[in-house]
Formats: sequence, C-alpha cells, structure tokens
Amino acid sequence: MARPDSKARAPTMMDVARLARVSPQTVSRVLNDYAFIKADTRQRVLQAIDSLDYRPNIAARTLATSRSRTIGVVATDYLSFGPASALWAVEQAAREAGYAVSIVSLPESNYRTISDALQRLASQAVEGIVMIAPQDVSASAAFMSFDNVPVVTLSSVDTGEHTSIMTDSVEGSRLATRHLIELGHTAIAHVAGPAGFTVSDSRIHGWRKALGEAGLVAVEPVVGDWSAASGYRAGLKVAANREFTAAYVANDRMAQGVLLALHESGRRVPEEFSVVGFDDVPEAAYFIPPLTTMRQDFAALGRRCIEAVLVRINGEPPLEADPLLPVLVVRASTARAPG
Amino acid sequence: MARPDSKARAPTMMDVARLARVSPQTVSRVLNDYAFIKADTRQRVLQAIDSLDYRPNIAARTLATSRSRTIGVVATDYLSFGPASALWAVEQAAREAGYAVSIVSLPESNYRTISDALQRLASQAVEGIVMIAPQDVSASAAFMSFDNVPVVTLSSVDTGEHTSIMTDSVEGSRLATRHLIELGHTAIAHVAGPAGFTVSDSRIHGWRKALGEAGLVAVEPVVGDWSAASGYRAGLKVAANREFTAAYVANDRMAQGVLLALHESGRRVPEEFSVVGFDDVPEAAYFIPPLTTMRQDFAALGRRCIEAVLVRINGEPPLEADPLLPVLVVRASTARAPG
DNA sequence: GGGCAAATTGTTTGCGCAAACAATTCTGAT
DNA sequence: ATCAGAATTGTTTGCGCAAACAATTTGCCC
Repeated sequence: MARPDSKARAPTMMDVARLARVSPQTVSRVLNDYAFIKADTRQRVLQAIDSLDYRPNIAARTLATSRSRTIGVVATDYLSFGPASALWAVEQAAREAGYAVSIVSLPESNYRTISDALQRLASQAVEGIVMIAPQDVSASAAFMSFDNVPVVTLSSVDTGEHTSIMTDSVEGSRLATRHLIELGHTAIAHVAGPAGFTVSDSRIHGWRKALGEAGLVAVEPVVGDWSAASGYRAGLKVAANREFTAAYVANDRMAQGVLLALHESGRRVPEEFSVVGFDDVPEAAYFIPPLTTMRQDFAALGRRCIEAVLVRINGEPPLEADPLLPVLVVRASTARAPG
Repeated sequence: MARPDSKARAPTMMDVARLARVSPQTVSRVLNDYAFIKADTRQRVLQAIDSLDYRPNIAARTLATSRSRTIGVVATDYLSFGPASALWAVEQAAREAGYAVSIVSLPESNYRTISDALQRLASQAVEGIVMIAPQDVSASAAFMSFDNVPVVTLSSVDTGEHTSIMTDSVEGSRLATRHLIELGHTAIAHVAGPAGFTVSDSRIHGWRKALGEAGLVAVEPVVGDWSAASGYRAGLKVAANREFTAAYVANDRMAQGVLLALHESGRRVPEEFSVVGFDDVPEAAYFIPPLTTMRQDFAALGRRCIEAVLVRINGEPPLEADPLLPVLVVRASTARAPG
C-alpha cells in the first residue's frame, strides 16, 4: 500500500503548480479542459498531477462554483426489483453525465420525512433531485419549497407542476386484462396494490376499463400491499370464489403469493385458472408455472429521470415525456378459459 | 410554492448574523451546539435562521473543517435482495450517525472500475467507504492506496488488512446440509454460485464439511450464476441424476429455478426431493413449495458496516466482528428422504 | 516590420464556513 | 469591594478552488 505520508495533508493545486512551474490557475485550466493551453504546459501539469497523485478537492470546487455536480435521490423503497433497478439506472446515468449521486432513503414516507430528506439534500447543494416515490404523499411533497432545485418524480402522478416519469399503468392494466378476456375469461378478479399508491388506482382503472369495453362486470378488487404474503392472502379469497377463472394481479410479487394460494386450494394453473402479473421481475419466468406479466422497463425510467433533471438543471424547458408503455409477456400461467 | 427570490443567492451565515445582531461566528456556534451561548442569543439566532430559511452550506463547512460527513458506498449489485437490504441498512445507519451517503455502483467489477470508483469517492473527500462487493477482485481492490480513507467490505474474505463484515457461509452451509442429512438424505447435490465469489467457495466448503462429517461423498457441485435462470438449468441436471434425493442450493433465487426444474421433471418436492436454499428472501415462504432456507440478516450486516467505518473514522482500533451466523428456517421444501 | 487579434499564462479576489485567538462580561469566593 | 476564573461574544484568518481581470506572448496580415 502506497501511503507515503499518512499524516500529511493531500496535495493541492498549489503543490501541483509549483512542481509544474506554472500558476495554480493554469492547473485549474488543465483540469477543466480549457482550450488555450500549450501542449507542453499541459503535459507538465498532467505529469505533476500524476506524480503527486493529486485529486481536486470537490468541496472547494463546489464552494467556488456553487455547482456541486451532485444529484440527490430520495427513495422510499428500493428493496423491490422495480425501484432498485430504477435507482441503479439513475446512478449509472448520473455518473455518465458527470454527476455524483447522494441518496436518502425513507423508512416511512410522510410529509415530514420527505421534507427532511429534501432539506438535507438541498443543504448538500444538490443540483437536482430524483424522487423514487410511488406514494401519493410524495407527489405532493415534491412541491415543497426549498430553493430552486428541480425535482423529478418517478412513477407517480403527472401533476403538470413538476416532471414525472412513469409507466402507463392504466394502459398496461388494460392490455393485461384484455389478454385474459381474449382467452375467453369472463370472471376476472383483480388483486390491487394498497391505497395511497397512485399506481394502485391506475391499475384498478385499467382493469375496469378493459372489462367495461368487453361488457363484463367488475367486482371489488382484493387489496394487497405488494408483498407475496398479501398476495397469498388475497389468492385464498379469490380461490374461494369458484366463479373466477382468472386474476389480474397488480405486481409479480403478489402474483407469486396468489399462485401458491391457488396451488394449495387445488386450482390448477393455467388449466383451471389464469394469472397475469405486472413488472416482469427476473424470477417471473421461473414461477410455477412461469408467469404471464406486463414487462416494465425500469432502467429506461431511471435514465429518463436523469435526462429530465439535467434538462431542468441546464435551464431548458421541462421535458415532455410520454409514459412508457409496458409490454405483455405471455408465459404458462395463462390459457383459454375452462369449459 | 414559496420561492421568494428565485434569482437571489441563498442566505449565508452573514445574513443570519446581521438579522440576529451577532457575529457570524456566534451563528456558527449555535449551529454546532457550542455550550457557552446565552439562551437569549441562541434564541435570536435560531429565529433568524428560521425566518431566513437558512441552511448551512455543506461544501463550505467541508472545506473549512476538511470533514465531509459523508460515507461512500461502492456497490457492484443491489438488484438482489441481499445487497439491496444491506445498502438500505447502511444508508439508515449512516444517516442516524449524521453522515450522508454517496453511492457509486459498478456495472462490472474489475480492478479498474473499482479503482475508479474509489478515486471518485476519495475526491469527494468521503470519510469512509463501505464496499458491498462480494467478488474476489473487490477484496483485493480494497487495498489500493488512495489517501487514508478507511474501507470496510461487506460479505467478502477476511483478509485482516481491512475490516470485513460477513455472514458465516461455511457454517451456514454446514447447517443447511446437516438438516438434509438428519432427514435421512445421503445423496445431496449442491448448486453453487459462480467462480470469483468468495461465498461460492465458502458454501461449497460448508456443504463438503457436513457431508464429510456424516461420512458421505460429495460429487462436483453444479455451478450457477445466482440467477433463477441458472438455477433452472442446474436443476434440470440435478433432476436427471436419479440418485439425488436432495439439493442444497447456494441462494434462494437459484433455488426457485431448481424448484421449477424439478416440477417439470416430475420430481415432487418434498415427497421425492428436498431443497434447501440460502438467504431467506421475503418470497421464499411463497415458493411452491415454501422454501426451507438459511436466513441471513442483511440489515444487521449493513449496520455493522457503518459501525466499523465509524470506529475507524474516529481513529479507534478496528472492530473485531465475528461473522454473523445464519439460522435455519424450515419450510415445506424439505422432508424425510423417500424409501 | 508594425500592428492587431488570438493564444497563453499570471494575479487578485471571494465563495461560506470554522479554527484560533482575542476581548469582554459575568460569577462567586474571598 | 476585589479578583480569579469561567462564561460569552467578537475578529482575523485560511480551507482549495475558479471567476474576473490583467499581462504577456505568438501568429499572421498587409
């Protein structure tokens, strides 16, 4: 390990300048790709930088320029595949654009915690904020005043006031449900996400829409909390009602629970009962049976978030982004309605 | 939205000081909980801070104190449940300790990318680094010289040179395998993680150890890549060999694929074949059948990482942390050996 | 071969904060 | 009342960098 002088402070631009026999400002210019530097000078500076193992002090740069080159991310959950993928993509895209990412995660999400998180990030002088926060409350919280940091929310309502990047859940749900209808199912249950999430409503809405278009009636959806456990409980209820021959489940994790419930209830999938999920998590293809589901491109969502923030950071007019359309992936969990 | 003066710069300590009729330094003292401030003065300052909506400039503070109050996190993967949970816990623990978290994620992990990531974080003057990086290469990379920033790795080899927080995979595997042995299984396959991951080896080792203790022979493990897809492929191979009546699979995701492969091969679980996984992901209880597995406490690992970094930041001697012992969670995927 | 613009480098200054040092006010014990 | 020491506040300075401005050199035209 090369730790030449553990106690000595890190080299500064001054040290580099001295070694390269130039002014500190010239070092700064080299570092910032200023055009009019003689090749020879640049060489000397780069050499000095290299030999001193110099690295610019970001804090000082931030102070001098009042640009932190950092984007803040607020996440209420990234333990699930979707948010995690989005976060991943956000980080990658940010880095490619030369931005660091500072993250704040919220164990629970209410106006207060979100406000704290935003304050915290504002204090770090982040230039933009991406909020991966599907709950309703987060959407409203994004309006809070805290300087002029642009905020982009992922997977939330489109309020018009700030940019929101999202998947078209309504249309996705319609397509999912229509797939079941086209297979001849007429009694199609819905296992919904919990209240307080905008996507819960969107997915209920799309399901209702497809049923309506086909002249079918929608009963009350069974409500879960996105977890496999809640899906299992919901699945037991759905299985108990012998009229249903299919269920559209608002996400894959709950669908996994539903599959287990159906299995334990002796309803064979897909012979007697069809199931469609939403998300297409990587494991969905290995459920028993492999799950038909709506694929969401979380990575694209994440990238779009960064695009949208960057646009705002650069003072350009907000991006007009159409919601992303999920695509139906047909697997073994759906088949023609029995009888 | 209260954006009083969009173009005006944010208030500084100076502004607060003027409004509160004190010196800037007194404002600083109030902010930093200096003991000897008159209650009245403190009140005036706090009021001024509040009315101006003042927030200290972190960059300036960092420059002045050369303490960034930031911890860097390098992650090669947090799309899986384990790393994501750990990251989550790291972020929570860091925040509670008053530290911000700056994250760099690596799409691919080799000496170069890891080096870049560490450089990047060092440049941000992070005070410590947590590396959530199970690959072998990351362990060695942690030794790279880049100032004196303490590095703690999660779930890697214990090299003695830097602190490493981990689960006891060897013992965990031994317990998992012993569970199968106690159920009377004698031909126990292992679906292993890919080469290049220390845990892959540890888990193979624990499995071999348990077999050895019972006087059983170990054949070559089937190697996967942690994904359900690879588990499925491995499962087909294992199922093809009629001698096996059980498999210990190195993680739950692969176990899910194995279950599907067994199902498709007509081997009933657990009547004809038992499966044990590792991790206890939240969905494991809802596999078909629910999966017996070794529970890992990722959140605890994450918290420990922060503890370990803080200790090092404060110049105390490195923490001596025993590896965390995973616990066996018995579910429906294991039963007495047939016959 | 003088002159003007571009190219190249240097100097001064301030970003917002806290450390170091200095000054003043208060307290209680004599 | 008096003084030591604590309590409380103020002043000066520098952290490392880049912006603004200034100075010098070079290239190229007629």
